Amino acid sequence: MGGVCRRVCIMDVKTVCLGMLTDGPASGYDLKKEFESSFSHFFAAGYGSIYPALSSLAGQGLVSCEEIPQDGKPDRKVYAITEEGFEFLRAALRKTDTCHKVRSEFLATLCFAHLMRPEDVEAVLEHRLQDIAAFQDLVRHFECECVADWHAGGQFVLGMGKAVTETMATYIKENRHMLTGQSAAKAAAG
Amino acid sequence: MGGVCRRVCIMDVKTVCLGMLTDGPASGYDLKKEFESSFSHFFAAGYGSIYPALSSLAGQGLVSCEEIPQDGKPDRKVYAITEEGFEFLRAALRKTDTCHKVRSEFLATLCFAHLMRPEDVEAVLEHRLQDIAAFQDLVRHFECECVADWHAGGQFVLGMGKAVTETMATYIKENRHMLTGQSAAKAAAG
DNA sequence: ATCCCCATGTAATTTGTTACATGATTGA
DNA sequence: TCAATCATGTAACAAATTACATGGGGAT
Repeated sequence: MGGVCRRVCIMDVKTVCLGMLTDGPASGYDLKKEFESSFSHFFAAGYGSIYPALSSLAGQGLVSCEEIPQDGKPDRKVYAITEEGFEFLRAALRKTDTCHKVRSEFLATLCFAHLMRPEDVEAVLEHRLQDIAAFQDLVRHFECECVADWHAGGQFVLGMGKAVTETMATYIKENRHMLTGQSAAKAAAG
Repeated sequence: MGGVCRRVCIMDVKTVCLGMLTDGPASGYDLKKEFESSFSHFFAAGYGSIYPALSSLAGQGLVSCEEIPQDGKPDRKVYAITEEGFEFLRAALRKTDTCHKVRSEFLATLCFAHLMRPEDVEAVLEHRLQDIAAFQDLVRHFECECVADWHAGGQFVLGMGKAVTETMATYIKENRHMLTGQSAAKAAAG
């Protein structure tokens, strides 16, 4: 009623960056590493999203920026969340109808396994198992190093990633025969 | 080597529509229903993507279009895959390094559970459980009605959806205490 | 009366990806 | 010598979402 219309979005790259900064000041480069590690199983973002997001947050006064000169490299810009940033984040976190979207070329491809060459079906399956194994290595690293220091939320989310990927790997191994058995893939051409 | 550079994409809305048409001719409206049912757990597409995709496929000669006049409603356009369309699809299906992306506002939000009001954390969790329950209802419907007629690929993919969502639901129920216990959510404000 | 289903499509907007641009330091 | 890490940012592009535009028929 007279307020700004925020439409949908909310938990976008900007807001996630803001949330990451609640654990302490960081640069865009630092945040990218976080997207590649602890957030990798459910939220992707590249430099092309992160840097504009931080600029925009700074423009809104939700983060402050300290430029640290360096020799040879560009100035390191370290962002810190402000009190207004905290308020904005808490407001975003009040939205409870959150979505959970999957976009899987992997599953979309396998829907048409009967049109594929058997060796390609195998390759698709193997490729996915390797991705899962890579994630599981990452998880083991966290468990040895740092997970004990995380907030409960981070631990819950990582546990979810572990559980889901483990289920996927097991399912693939136990059901691959459905796609690679003799009855499958008759129609595939060269 | 002189061929067209196809870059990344491949298993996009266009190609998935093409794949769906291998089971028989259909309209954009029909395909939308398929995106909302059997594909809903791993690939979303709205009319704004589907209709342009079909137009584009028709322009490339990968599908043919029969316009069926109707009274009151717009002409029903029924698309059918062509031989060139089959070739294109088989080529797309040779790409084995498929991705599987998750974009979860749900998990991104819970990472910051310690900044949320306890009742909002509960609401987020409940909302997700309801979405999962809705999907599981859908699965039961398929299992009673039609899944037996599907190709092995479709059955494999549906089974994966079942397994993953079941794991998520169980994980939430067994670990929600991590987020809602007394030790959690001290810093949350009104 | 009202809502949902049928049925298509365009335009504007949002959002994110990829490629480009630069370049020193460190370890294998 | 080569690759990786550190470090930032813009511009062009691709893709999808949302809102808009239209409207009859059938069920509650």
